[in-house]
Amino acid sequence: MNRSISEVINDSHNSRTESFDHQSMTDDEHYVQKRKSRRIRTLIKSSVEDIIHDKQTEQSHNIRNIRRNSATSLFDRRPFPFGHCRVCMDKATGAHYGVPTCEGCKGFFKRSILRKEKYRCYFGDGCVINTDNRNRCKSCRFQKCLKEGMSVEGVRMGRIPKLVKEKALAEHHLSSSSIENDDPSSSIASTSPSCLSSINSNNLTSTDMNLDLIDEPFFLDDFESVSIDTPSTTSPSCHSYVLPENLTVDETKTNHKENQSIFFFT
Amino acid sequence: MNRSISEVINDSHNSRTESFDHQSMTDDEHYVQKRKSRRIRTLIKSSVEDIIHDKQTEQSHNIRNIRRNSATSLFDRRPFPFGHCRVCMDKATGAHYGVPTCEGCKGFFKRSILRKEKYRCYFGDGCVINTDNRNRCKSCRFQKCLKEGMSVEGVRMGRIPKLVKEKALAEHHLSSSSIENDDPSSSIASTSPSCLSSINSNNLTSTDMNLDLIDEPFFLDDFESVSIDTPSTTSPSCHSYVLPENLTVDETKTNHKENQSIFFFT
DNA sequence: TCAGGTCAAGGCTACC
DNA sequence: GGTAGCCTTGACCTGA
Ligand SMILES: [Zn+2]
Ligand SMILES: [Zn+2]
Ligand SMILES: [Zn+2]
Ligand SMILES: [Zn+2]
Repeated sequence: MNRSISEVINDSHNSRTESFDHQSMTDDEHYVQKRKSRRIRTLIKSSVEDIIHDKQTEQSHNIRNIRRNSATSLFDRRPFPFGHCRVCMDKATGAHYGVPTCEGCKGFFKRSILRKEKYRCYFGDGCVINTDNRNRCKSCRFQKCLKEGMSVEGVRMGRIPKLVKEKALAEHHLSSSSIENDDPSSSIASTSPSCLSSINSNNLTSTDMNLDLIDEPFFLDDFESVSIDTPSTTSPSCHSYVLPENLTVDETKTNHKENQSIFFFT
Repeated sequence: MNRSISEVINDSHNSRTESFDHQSMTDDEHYVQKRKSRRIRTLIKSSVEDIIHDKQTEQSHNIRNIRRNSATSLFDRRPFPFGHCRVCMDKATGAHYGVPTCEGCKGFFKRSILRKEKYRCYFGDGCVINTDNRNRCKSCRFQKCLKEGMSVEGVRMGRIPKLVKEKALAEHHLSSSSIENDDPSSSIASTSPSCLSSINSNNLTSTDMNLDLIDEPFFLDDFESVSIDTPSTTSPSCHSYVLPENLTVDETKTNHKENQSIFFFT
């Protein structure tokens, strides 16, 4: 009983570790493997990293397909159909603050907003942001975030109902069937200039469509096609936000939720 | 509640009942464990601070809750049909797993069951769960869920659980018996989802329930007792109470939820 | 109406 | 202290 405090605490087990005692070995191995590969990713750069990651993604995808009907694992995640980060061209993990971005740009934008950071570019405000140099100039990275339409007000206005989404998708395919989505080789300027308010009021997230249908990256560049097609367009407060008078740091989440409620007014 | 840190640590030491094998622990497992242990340390530290803070602001919380009820009655004619969440006193959105709960507790219970999580309280199993601190101690939150009667086997309408759930339940019965054999000091086992089977011995999972046989909700009386008990608050106009800064967010959040409920039920 | 699924926000924490 | 990957949470959606 002469153990130090740190020893005692280290001996105590967390819930996650305990839960693995009762899970299958495949899950455990999968978890360990993910941990391992994360460390590898930290050490090794560029192409090797991509190869490992792709293999892993493919593997988890296969596993998910195998036991889609039997064991629903919350850890198995299919690759996100969001293409590349609009800011740094890294792999996008979802629509964060209204824009498909990677985890890094998501966190960077969040930190910048919460702390109201004022950055300054030391290279003439013309830095081109990519995955490797995105941490070199915070000012230009944040500017890129804003330019791409990231906004705390554009957060998750609610998912598009299925009917609306299908309609929008149909229109999307009709109007612009030849749009190349998320081509990394395409220049930044080729991205359609996105109206901030339009994005905000018509945030479209990729809900779970039929898994078999998701083969291609799906993200609508033109949100306008989805925009006002909501069946109950008569309600006046549906399309206008109530912007907060004082956007303080602590009220960010609250403001977002208020906006969210507006969208669901039907 | 007001226990010293040393007491907490002693508890975590004495109640150690995990079957985790330290001898055969690989490097990766040790890595995972160490990582989580540090997280627990942070959790304990922050939680102790928060508990102290909660004590100081308990009165303000009460005032806030009272005002919430009165404001609800102002905006919404009908009282919310489900009252408050039996677990965390948040707004209940329906009868989930047999008990009127909020969306958060519903999801938490679902995840706990599906993933067979085993939680542990680091504060002596006496945490009082409310809306603000419900994420602080998963063990006590899950205990509260069980105590209030949440059960996958007591689902209303006798909805047939999927193959996954049946399998999970079957494994549960097996694992629970084996756990009791392995480790008699089962303070953790009492927290585990396996004690679901002890709550409701009527196993409905393996048989197809005829929907026509279950016409009346068996918990309707409880709902009404909860929904109507909105206290006749004396002061509907108590806008001038002093709250800490961080509680301003909650107050706004509350108002938002009231508005949302209007949309929900109109 | 409710169980189950979805997924962005935020939390946590390693790595630097 | 910043970055970013992983995980949990809970508001929301959908089918039954
Ligand atoms: Zn990025
Ligand atoms: Zn720059
Ligand atoms: Zn609750
Ligand atoms: Zn507790």
